[in-house]
Amino acid sequence: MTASAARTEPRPAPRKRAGNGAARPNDADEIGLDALVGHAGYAVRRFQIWIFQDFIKTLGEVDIKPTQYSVLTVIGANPGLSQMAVAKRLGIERARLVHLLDSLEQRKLVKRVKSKADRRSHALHLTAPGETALAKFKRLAAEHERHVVEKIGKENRERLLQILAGFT
Amino acid sequence: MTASAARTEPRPAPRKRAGNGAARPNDADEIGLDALVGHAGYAVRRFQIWIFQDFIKTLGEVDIKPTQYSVLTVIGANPGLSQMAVAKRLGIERARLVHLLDSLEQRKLVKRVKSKADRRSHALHLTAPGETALAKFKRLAAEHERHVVEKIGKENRERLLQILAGFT
DNA sequence: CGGCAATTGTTGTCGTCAACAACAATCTTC
DNA sequence: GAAGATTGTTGTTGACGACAACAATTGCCG
Repeated sequence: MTASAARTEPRPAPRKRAGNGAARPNDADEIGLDALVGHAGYAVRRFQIWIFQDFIKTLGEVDIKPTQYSVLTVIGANPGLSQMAVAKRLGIERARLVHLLDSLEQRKLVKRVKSKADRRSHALHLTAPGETALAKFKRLAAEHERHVVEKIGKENRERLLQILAGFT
Repeated sequence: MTASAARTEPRPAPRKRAGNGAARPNDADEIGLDALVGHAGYAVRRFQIWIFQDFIKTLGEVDIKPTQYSVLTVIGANPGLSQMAVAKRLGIERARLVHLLDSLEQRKLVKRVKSKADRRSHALHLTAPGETALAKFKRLAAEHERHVVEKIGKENRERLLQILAGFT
C-alpha cells in the first residue's frame, strides 16, 4: 500500500516547491502549505493563538484573561471612564463589556459609580484590592512578555510592536 | 480608518497617568492605554481583527472566509490528505473540520473519497470546479495581501512574515 | 417650555468558533 | 481473535462578536 496502490490519482505535479532559500526541514509532517505561507493573515493568526495561550497560562494562577486585563489596565490608567468610553477604546461591544464588568465587579476588582454629571452612565474605578491586584497582574504580564522575547527575540518583538503600532 | 488614522505621536514616551485627574470626561480619543501599549498580544490581536475583516470583505463576493481558504489551499496543494492530517496541519479540531468540509462539499468545491488503504479515513480532493474556484480565490487573496501592503508597507509586511515564519 | 431624537447601560438572540466527550467503524498490536 | 488506538462524526459547553430591542436619561430644537 505504500509504493503503488495508495495514490488513486496520478498526482498532478507536486506544486511548485517555492524554492526560497534552501531545503528547510519540515518539522511535523511533509504537508505543504503552498500559497498559505506568504499570507500575513495566516501567520498572524497562528502567532496570536500562541501568544494568547501563553498569556492565559502565565496569568492562569490569577484567572485573568487578555480581555479582562485590557479592561483593568484602561480603567486603572483612566479612572472615571464610562463603559461606553472603555468599550470604544478597546474595540469591544458595549453589550459585551457589561458581562466583563459584572465578572470583575463580583470579584471586587472594579466598581461602577453612578455618575452625577450624566446619570445614565457609570464611572468606572478600580477598588483598593483591584489596584493591588492589577499590580500583580502587570508583573505576570511582564513575565508573559518575556516569554515572547524568548520565542521571537528581543529585536523582533520590538520591530513587531513598531510595525503594528498604528493598530493600538 | 484608512491610511492617516495614525496618531501623530513622534515618539514612544511612556505615558503615565494622562493628567485627567479631574472628573471631566475625556474627549473620546484621548484615553491612554498605559501598560497596554508595549504588549505584543494586544497589538497582534488588533491587527488580526483588521486583517481578517479585510480578508472577509475582499473575498466577500465569493463567500470564502479565512479558515475555508486555508483548508482549500492545503487540500489543493496536497490532494488525498485525510481529514486528520489537514486538521493537524492547520491546527483546527477535527470535529470542526467536519462542518467546514460539509459546507465546502455542499458547494461542490471538495469531495471526500473513501480511502481504500484505510477505510476509516477520507481522502480529500478538490473537484474540477473547486480547482478553478480556488484559482479565483487566490487572485482575490492576493488583492487582499495588497491591502496589507498599503496598510503597513511592503518591507514591514515582509519583515512581519519573516518574524512569524516559525508559527506557520 | 415641551416633545422628539440620541445616548447609555442592559438584556436577549443569533452565528461563529474552540475545547471536549462520547460513539461506531476500522486499524494495529499482541 | 481480543484489547487498544485511530478516524470521522455528533453533540455540548463556553467564549466571543454582531445586532436588535428596551428603559432611563440627556440633548436638541422649534
